[in-house]
Amino acid sequence: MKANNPRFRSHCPINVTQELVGDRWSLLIIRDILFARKTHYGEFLTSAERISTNILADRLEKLERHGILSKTRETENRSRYRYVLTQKGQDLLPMLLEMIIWGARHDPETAAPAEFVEQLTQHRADFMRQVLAAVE
Amino acid sequence: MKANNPRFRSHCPINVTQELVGDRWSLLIIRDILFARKTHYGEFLTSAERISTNILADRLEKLERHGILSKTRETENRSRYRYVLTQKGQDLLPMLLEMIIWGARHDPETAAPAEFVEQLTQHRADFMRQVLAAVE
DNA sequence: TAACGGAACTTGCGAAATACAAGTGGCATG
DNA sequence: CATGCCACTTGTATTTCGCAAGTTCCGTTA
Repeated sequence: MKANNPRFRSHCPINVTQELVGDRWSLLIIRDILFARKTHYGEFLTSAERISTNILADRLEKLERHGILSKTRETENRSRYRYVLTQKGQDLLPMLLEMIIWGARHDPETAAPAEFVEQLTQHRADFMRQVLAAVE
Repeated sequence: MKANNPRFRSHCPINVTQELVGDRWSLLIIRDILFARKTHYGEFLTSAERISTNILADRLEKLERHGILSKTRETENRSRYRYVLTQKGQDLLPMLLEMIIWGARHDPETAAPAEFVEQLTQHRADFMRQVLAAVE
């Protein structure tokens, strides 16, 4: 019912982005795909923030339904699924980079290595190409 | 108790940013300050997404506690408060711009005028200066 | 100085989202 | 055909959220 007809609080682009990926978990899943090259359900469960399994299932379904990622069976092991970002999902990378920059700057205990942040601020285009090349 | 000692799920910068401003409302408040030049409690209540008053009070307190905005009494009318962004809050602008770009690109019903999006993509530095100059 | 009004919250309660623990079903391997 | 791994699903307690109504502080008007 609401699957094919999502109603947004407003069509302000900030609000739409917030509603689609602004929950507590979606961006962490996308982060794992982009920066940790995770592709399987079980891998997402092992991240430091400890997502619970029912929430993970729900978010993966939601992200797939919104065209942000796609799910395919593996050919080698047909009991396994592979989650990969669509173009729409990859387009979130610039926003994630800004989140990294802000979080690293304002969290005194940040886990982001300074050279990593420097790399993505000084050579952003190259950095993005590298990240996206790695998830193909 | 938790006021002075926030414990994050992790110190991944993406996660920290998500935990500080990734709830359903905080970024809309910051958007209103930056792009609609709102500064008063009552103005935030009138935005299209209809935040409820107890949630607004909670978010303003939280954003102030985390140093993202500051609250001052007005000198003219001392029953009124003024909410303004700190440097830390202003530093969220680049992320908001990426949210605008993504939301505008992927929402077919986006409310963002094409020329507005073009302006902030083609002349980002100037655009940011203008926005920040207006909230001083 | 007492009444009024507006701005900024606070309180109460039902509804929804989330966390945690346990259980289920499909597929490959021995 | 038993075992195990992987990807979920189910149940339930806790937390957060949304909506409506009430309260407090302060300046204004009479």
